[in-house]
Amino acid sequence: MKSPNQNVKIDGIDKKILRFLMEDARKPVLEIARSIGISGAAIHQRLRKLEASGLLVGSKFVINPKVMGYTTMAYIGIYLDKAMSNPRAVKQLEKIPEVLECHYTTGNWSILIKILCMDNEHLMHVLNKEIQQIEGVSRTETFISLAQQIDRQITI
Amino acid sequence: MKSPNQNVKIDGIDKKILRFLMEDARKPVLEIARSIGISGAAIHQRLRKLEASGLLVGSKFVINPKVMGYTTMAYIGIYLDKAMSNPRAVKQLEKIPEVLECHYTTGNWSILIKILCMDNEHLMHVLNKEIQQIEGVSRTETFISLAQQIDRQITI
DNA sequence: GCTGAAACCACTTGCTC
DNA sequence: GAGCAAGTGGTTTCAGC
Repeated sequence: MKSPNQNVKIDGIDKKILRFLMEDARKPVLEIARSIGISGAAIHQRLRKLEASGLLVGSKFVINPKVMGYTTMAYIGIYLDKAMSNPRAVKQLEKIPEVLECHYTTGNWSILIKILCMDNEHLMHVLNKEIQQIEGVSRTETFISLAQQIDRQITI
Repeated sequence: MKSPNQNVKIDGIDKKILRFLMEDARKPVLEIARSIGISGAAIHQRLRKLEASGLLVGSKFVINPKVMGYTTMAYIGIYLDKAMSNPRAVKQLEKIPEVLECHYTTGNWSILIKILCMDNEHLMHVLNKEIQQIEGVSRTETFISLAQQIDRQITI
């Protein structure tokens, strides 16, 4: 893998391969090969090229957190003191495993995070005992996600 | 895959397997087998059980949207008219491919979405010509993500 | 719940066009 | 530059314990 290239050329075959594998990373390459009409080796060659271009970043197993008891998802907008730099706050947020995403945003807040907790009590604990304790965090606004109704990657 | 079970028992071996595969879904099962000290067939058996329990939902190839020119990510809070039901709005949002996530949230908005666009012009177009045109959408608030600094799944 | 063998598949290499 | 065929080693199934 090199540094990402902003000028990657993707043809229709690449798109078909990626569409299959974005749905199921362990789908047999030979199945894809048969459905497209080229050899498995050719698919491999293309995948290596896509990885080298930086388009293909990797693959992940997806687990359902509800089955492990994580049923409370929330977004939290964080206000930082002027003196607190964003990277220092992010470093602290990284240490909290319940924090799944962290964005440096325009608008009201300095930071918008997504967190996943077991229940409301757990959420309250993370909020009061972890996030609010970070130096420079002045105020937070919490939005609980009652249901996640869409979750996908971009369409290629 | 059956209906998700809230009482799944996961032992240390399952956790090790999942931790490997959540990082790289195509990691050779035999490598994992050797590092844990059981046979590849045993790993496979455990994976099938984890899938049947609903914990393991699937696997995905991860692509880097920046390489395809998608550089502008934003969160949008959407206010719905009282008369507009959430499911009907979600149905419309599903048709907009730039919408990657959609949450039914407590707090100010009815809906919070994450969208990914090529640039600010593209974002403006999706906002004005797609989202604002949905029946029942009264007002929106946009927060552009200048940088996504954390992106991960829950730790098991 | 695990193992080992057999069948199938992934991935590499060397070649052809 | 892109494809194929064959070879090595990994994946997956299944009988057996």
